[in-house]
Amino acid sequence: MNNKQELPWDNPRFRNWVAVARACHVLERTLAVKLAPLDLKPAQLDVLMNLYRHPGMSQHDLARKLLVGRSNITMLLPQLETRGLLRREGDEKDKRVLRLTLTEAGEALLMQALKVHMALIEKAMSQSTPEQCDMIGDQMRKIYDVLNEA
Amino acid sequence: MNNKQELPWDNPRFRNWVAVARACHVLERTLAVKLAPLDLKPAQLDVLMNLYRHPGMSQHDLARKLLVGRSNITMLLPQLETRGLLRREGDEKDKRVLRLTLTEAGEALLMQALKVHMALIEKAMSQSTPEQCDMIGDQMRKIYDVLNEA
DNA sequence: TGTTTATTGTTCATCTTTGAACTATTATGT
DNA sequence: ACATAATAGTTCAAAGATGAACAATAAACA
Repeated sequence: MNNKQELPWDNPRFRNWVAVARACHVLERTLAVKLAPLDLKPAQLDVLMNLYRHPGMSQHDLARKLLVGRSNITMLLPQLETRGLLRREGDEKDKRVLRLTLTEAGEALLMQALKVHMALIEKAMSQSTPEQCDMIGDQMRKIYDVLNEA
Repeated sequence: MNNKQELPWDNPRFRNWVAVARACHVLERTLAVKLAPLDLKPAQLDVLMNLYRHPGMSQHDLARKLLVGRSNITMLLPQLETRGLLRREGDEKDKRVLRLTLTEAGEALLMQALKVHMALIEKAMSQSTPEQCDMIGDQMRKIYDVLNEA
């Protein structure tokens, strides 16, 4: 009388989402290995990527983009700043915020890392047709939106 | 002359995979919040789920299933064992391995947690048609296989 | 059999991540 | 203007994850 509820594993949505999570996990781990020669970790690559696309963003905005706490950013940035990969400059109008930008070296390392990342993703997604690939992206963006507003 | 390489963000595969990773991340974070009332974390839920489906599995096998190191399992299990959610019993034939099984309490808590997990996944995947959902699952399983053998 | 190699699980040091408390600065409301 | 709220970033302690080194046991093979 207890678990005559439908077991999740019989539910396609459940089984398929588990597959998504597992694929994500293994790709992340693989990326970490492939980035090791550049002395870069996935989390650090995420920082560089976001700063490249949004130069001058604040630490707060970066934390939101990366879905992590602000303190995480505080702990993460000094490593990269010391290596000369990015700059932190105080905003003039609002003395609380620090504006982040990549240096030349930061961009250069990012480009190298992106080759690695790109190659890995190509390998992973090469089995999907462009239509399938786009559909997956669309669904995932919907999921992100649904979970973020609620 | 430097980054006239195609930028990853122009590549559909890259953009779409980023969406997958973000969706995974936000769902994991949301799950953590929703599981908090049960005093359970996603990693612990993963353990319970695997033991339910594969009773008597070893720590080594569990680690492989979860894509983590063996030491991680060693650190994870005592919390659950102390709470009476699972049992660790030495294998008779091979004195190295410990066989893991859920207790009644473990199964009961798992069922509660699965309701939470299931509801979250339903919410996330409800925007996909069954065909889309299955296609996503198929592609993700392929990705897992490709990355795990290479 | 006896020796070498593999495997299971643990320990430990290290690194990451997290959230709460704190400081400094800006916004809001009266 | 002034008191109160909110916000950006930091600090710190606690929890989690990781990999290398280790002990006990089993397998392989000479």
